[in-house]
Amino acid sequence: MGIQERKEREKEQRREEILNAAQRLFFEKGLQNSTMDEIAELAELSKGTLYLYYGSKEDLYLAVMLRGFDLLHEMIAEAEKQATQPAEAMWMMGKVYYEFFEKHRNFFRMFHFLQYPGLHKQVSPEMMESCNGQTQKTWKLVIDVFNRGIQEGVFRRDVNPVEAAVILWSSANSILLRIDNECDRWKQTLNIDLTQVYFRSNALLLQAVMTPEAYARASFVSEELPTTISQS
Amino acid sequence: MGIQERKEREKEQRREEILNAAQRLFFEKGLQNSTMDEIAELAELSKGTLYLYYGSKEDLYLAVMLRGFDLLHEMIAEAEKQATQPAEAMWMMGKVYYEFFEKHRNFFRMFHFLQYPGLHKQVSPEMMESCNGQTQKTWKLVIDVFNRGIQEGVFRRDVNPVEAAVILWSSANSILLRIDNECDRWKQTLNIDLTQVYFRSNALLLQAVMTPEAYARASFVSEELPTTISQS
DNA sequence: CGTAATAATTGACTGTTAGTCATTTAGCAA
DNA sequence: TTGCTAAATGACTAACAGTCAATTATTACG
Repeated sequence: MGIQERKEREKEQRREEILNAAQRLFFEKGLQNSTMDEIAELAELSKGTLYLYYGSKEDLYLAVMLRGFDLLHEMIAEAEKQATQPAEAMWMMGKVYYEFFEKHRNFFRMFHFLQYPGLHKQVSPEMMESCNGQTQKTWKLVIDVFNRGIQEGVFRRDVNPVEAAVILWSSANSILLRIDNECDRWKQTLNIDLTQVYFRSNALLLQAVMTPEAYARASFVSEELPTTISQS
Repeated sequence: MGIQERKEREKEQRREEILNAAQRLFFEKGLQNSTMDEIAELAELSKGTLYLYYGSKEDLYLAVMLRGFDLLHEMIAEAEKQATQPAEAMWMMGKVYYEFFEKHRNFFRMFHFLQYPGLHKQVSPEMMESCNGQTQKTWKLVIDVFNRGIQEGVFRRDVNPVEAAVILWSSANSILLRIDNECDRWKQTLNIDLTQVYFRSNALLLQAVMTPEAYARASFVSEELPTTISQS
């Protein structure tokens, strides 16, 4: 009796349709300015139905965000595979994060909602759990690269891989955020190209955690950056 | 005729009283969960009066935030005065930001609202202007220290002071944010002390922008950190 | 004083919207 | 055809930011 299964499939499909509608609206107007009524209308469903599939507007928002997070995870995993060496992998990951930021800025912006629990009014514990699971998956990827790098003598032995991952990721993240919000202001008032700052910051930190020998051999960074931080 | 002036003073005082009430509530419940009715009641005024002094709830929130920002600015300026040398000044500023974070976490949390324009629904251009003015003041302080450091040969000549300031500040900020939200999780799942990560990240970046000679002479960092990033 | 003019304050009201739930509709089995 | 279950509906409620006509307090002036 495949009826049960067909029903499951149909339900899953409906979940996706709702998500599609929500994504379109959240991208266009953000969390605050999108209403559940609008999303329902776009999904050609009634508002009540949305609540059969998602516990709250915030859960729905995070469900869309998770799509973006999956995408980023895929891109980072891909970059890691392409690289021939752990330090290069880290550098590529930084590049790929920038690429993600450029191409999928709407997703990038959604990440912050997860990061500020002060904004959560109706996030369900289950959704929170899902989000934590996803983030841990990506952290693991980065930390593993560091561990391999240490074993291969590319990263300093006295570097704690988890700490290094936190430092590199956090700083990348916060500079991207600044690019998103203040890029023009910095360009105009101080003639600073924040995108350059992003890559230089990554290069600087990468150098700091690499062994001097490995850094001397690594050409991938300097090929793309004339000097680590230059008086442009 | 001092009546005009007395009225001015009274008005200013009322502005402060409203701000006090708002601060108490925002600290306790955050932006979203505090209502203008509650703030009005606490200030022993009617809701309509609040709108005579502040254009919107968000403006009021940012006005409270600016108090915190002033406080941070004072603390940073003080740290800078205490230091005998630009690199030490930078290190002290990092320490002082942590101190601020510990003692005035409610203010720290408020800063993020300014940083995410996606959250702004009713922020007035005037308030935005005030906030930008304040932040620029603090940026100038940090950048000046860098400039002095370069002149004194403490920081690398090929370092753009503005870029260095952005990198150091951004990374500090985003690690503090992580401490605020995820400190326990990192401790429990990976046995990582994010506070250590904060100071090590600062030390790492500071070293990266210092001249080797100046770093060799600088004892203030290593005195407080056995190793920059250690396998604890 | 008393009164008119002005300024400050009020709180009832409006519009919006997240979330609910009794009712209806659709799909399936017997 | 009938009864049963699951899915979907949309009118309704509660909460709340922001408004504004009416009220009260303050000052200026004859």
